[in-house]
Amino acid sequence: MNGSAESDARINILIVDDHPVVRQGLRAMLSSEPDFSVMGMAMSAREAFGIVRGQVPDVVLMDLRMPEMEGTEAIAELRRITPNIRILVLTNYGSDEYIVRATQAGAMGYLLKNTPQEEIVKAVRMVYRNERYVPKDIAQRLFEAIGREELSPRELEVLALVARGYTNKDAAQKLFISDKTVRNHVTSCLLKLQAKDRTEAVTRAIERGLIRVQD
Amino acid sequence: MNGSAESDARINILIVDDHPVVRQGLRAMLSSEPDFSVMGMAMSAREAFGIVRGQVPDVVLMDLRMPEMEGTEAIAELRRITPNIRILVLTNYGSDEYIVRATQAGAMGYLLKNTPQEEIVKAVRMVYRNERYVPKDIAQRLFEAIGREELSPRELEVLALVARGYTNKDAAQKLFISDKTVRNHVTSCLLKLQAKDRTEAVTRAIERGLIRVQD
DNA sequence: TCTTCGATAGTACATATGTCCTATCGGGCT
DNA sequence: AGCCCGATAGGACATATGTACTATCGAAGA
Repeated sequence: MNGSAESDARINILIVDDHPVVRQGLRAMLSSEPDFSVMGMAMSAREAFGIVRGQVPDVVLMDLRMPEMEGTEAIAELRRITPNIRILVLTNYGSDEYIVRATQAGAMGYLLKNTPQEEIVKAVRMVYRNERYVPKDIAQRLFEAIGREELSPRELEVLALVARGYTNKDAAQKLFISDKTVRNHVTSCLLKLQAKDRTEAVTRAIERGLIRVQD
Repeated sequence: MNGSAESDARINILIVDDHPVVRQGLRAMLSSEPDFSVMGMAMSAREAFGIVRGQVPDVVLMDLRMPEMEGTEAIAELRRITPNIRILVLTNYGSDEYIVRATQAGAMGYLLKNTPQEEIVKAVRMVYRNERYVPKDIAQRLFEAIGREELSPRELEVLALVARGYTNKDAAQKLFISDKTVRNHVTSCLLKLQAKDRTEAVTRAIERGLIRVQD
């Protein structure tokens, strides 16, 4: 399985994704490149840490949305373990906030799951050379996300209740604060999300991935 | 590429998915079974129709959410072309309504994209034998969906506007009807979605996949 | 033909919502 | 020490929302 370990010219890749189909697909795509070597596959961040502690991959291709651990935490942790590891994020739908956070956590590039094989291969090579790979549409979203105010923890908490049909009064009771305060929070949500009312605020929050809607 | 065409014992499979990664992953998984033959891959419903007109597969493994055409339409169309074709739906997140509609359109089974290889293989064999394959969690959702009232087209239209921050009056103007009528529609949305207010109604509609939130 | 149902429209009323202010408190940063 | 900011709280007021009714019309189905 391995003959020479360190100094061959191949790019060692670790795939981290909880979907078996995606893992197999990526392996199939990447294995067809002679200078690529898929040195491992993990279905969770925890599993990935174990593998990385054994042998350090050059490039990690990982999904942002996984059970157990937020993808962004996983990125930060991987880079704590091995600071110069290159992480390429595989993101399904472009939930803006996650992409921003992944960047801050140290991701070197992004791939949408509908990316064709050649692009994926190209992206791996680029991040291996320590270049960033960011598709135009994601770059666009990143750009839009800049200068966008983000909701405070409390505001998010309030908005999550509002999304579930809580009135200001109900939310106030739940949070042990005055309904006037809840109003203030809702109002600043409206401002920050550029929404006309609480309902639109919830829609925007969901589409930005600020609020979880089931799984 | 082909030696015998018709009368070998292999199960001919067509994969339809717009994600290259998923197509490759499924092919890799299914090709490892000696009695399976992936006879084609399509990235759109239209492409799938063309393939099917050339050679009829035993089992079609297709994604519900694809550009161009609704997956459920595609299912109906495929079964119009070749009535006894077996269709196995690959569904990413379990958006209830789609699953119900896919069933009505003639799908024989469902697979979540996080399904392990053995399950996928098993599912293909089952639908090939004209048995249904429905994972427990999806069966659960189907069960819950039964007896659940669905929104009328007009109600959906209204709710979509409400989700975007339209007041009743604004929506009324947009739809050239009275705001009283809009109220009536909103009220029946609340009833049917079991929501306390318009905001919760929107949340529920989004989580059921009744309202599109971007892509 | 009779019935059901979706879409339409209306009235009346209680309550919720959103806006515009002011104001206090505590933590963090310069 | 001075400042900013998030979280807190409040008053006042115009509007929107939700509820509970009634009622008409036309299409689809029994």
